[in-house]
Amino acid sequence: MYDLSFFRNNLDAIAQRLADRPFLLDVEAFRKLDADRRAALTESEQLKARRNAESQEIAKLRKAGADTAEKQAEVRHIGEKIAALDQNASELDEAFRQLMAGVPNLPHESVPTGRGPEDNVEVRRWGNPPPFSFEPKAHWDLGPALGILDFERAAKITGARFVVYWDLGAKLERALINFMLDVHTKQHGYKEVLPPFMVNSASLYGTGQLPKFGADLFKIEGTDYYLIPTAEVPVTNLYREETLDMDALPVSLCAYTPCFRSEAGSYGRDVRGIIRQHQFQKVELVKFSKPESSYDELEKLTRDAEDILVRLGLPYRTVVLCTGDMSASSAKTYDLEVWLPGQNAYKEISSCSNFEAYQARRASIRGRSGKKTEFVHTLNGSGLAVGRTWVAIVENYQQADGSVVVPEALRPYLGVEVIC
RNA sequence: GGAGAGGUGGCUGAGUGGUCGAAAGCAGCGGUUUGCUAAACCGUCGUAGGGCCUUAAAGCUCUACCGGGGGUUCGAAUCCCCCCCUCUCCGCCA
Repeated sequence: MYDLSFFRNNLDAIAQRLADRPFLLDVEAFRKLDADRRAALTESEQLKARRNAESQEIAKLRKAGADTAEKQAEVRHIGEKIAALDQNASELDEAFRQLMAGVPNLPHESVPTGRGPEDNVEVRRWGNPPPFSFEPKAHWDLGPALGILDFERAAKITGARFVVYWDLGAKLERALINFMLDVHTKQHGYKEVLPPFMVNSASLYGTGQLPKFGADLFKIEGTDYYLIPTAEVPVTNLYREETLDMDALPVSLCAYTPCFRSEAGSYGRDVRGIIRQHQFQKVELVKFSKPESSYDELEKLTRDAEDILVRLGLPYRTVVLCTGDMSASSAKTYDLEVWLPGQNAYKEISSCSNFEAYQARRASIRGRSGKKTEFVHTLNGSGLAVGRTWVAIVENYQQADGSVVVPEALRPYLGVEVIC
């Protein structure tokens, strides 16, 4: 969502940059709808002004004891006209609102122009893929063999794209959650929150999942509640319709939640293993920042997420997403990709974004500094996706005999040195 | 889930269907006084969207908003209906 006057005044430049996403902004349609809407509003408002004046006139006449029946009939007639005009105006306004809500964010000037993943730019790389004296296996072979991952029973009790963790597999997931939360709260200065795992539609609108991406969500039948697709939604919306103290920013929060995604339209991608599930666990980082320092905060937040991978000794690379690969709400996004020997590839494990004021404007999250009030900038990033971290550990630390060595940093949490 | 009470500006809190965008107090902001602080006094102080005027800001003006949505009326914070939320009591429950 944009500032309207900014949008109007820079329409052509905005349309040109949005074309890089690619998003086709119909400039003429916008101009026409905007003009029609304003004309309808003006007409209706002028009539309302007249009605208000006449009504007060009636009040005066009545006080003076005059008969106002005729005037009342006249004003009633005005009211009927207003109703018709308002209907038209609200239809135009709704169409305009929908048009605006569907326009993606403007990519930051530092974002490379490109069409898809192949145009993303690697900015750094850490660690080396571990050398194996044997053919490394994928986690969907290692997990079931170790008795810590169970796809069959998950399919029985729920369905496809769900999994059951057993024994040390379950404990590894829990250890990772605690480890990540501890590092972020104790080392990186985040405050922990535990939000509801369901949110209402207003929250989803605030962070941009609605109205366009409802198909990716699980909705609770007969309610306005949805299972959260990421902690970003409840945590960013904590301050929806609130005004924060600008001088107290940034506010840095971290939250563990499960995430639920219907993954509609993703059939055929990552069908094996637990890379893409309907439910997965995640530790999320969220920041509310002053506008002028939000890009510094994005760098810090990205480093905070990377630090988890470093401490776990997992090789990764950081890429900046090109215009064509970014989510609609984001102005700039870094993806962290962890090395997975089982797939012989780097795979996304975290996505760190600066939304600038795009979400804040939709969700009405302001900051006040002295007399001035303006929208804050919101950021978030996975710190990290727990399930994919689980996969990375199992695949990178696998031994020839099928056992998995536990990374040093995790041993206090897991209580064992080897999963076998 | 049942019964009752309530939801008004940053906060507290008034508000007989007509001059109420809304009293008053607090907080905030500007100023006067004061050696400084405090106090006192004066002024100012909501948000959004139109229109006029501007390069722009400012300014002037209109409309809407008193939890949300409908309705009654010439006119609704005030009356009616539905929904949401909070509090108290009861029931159920991890």
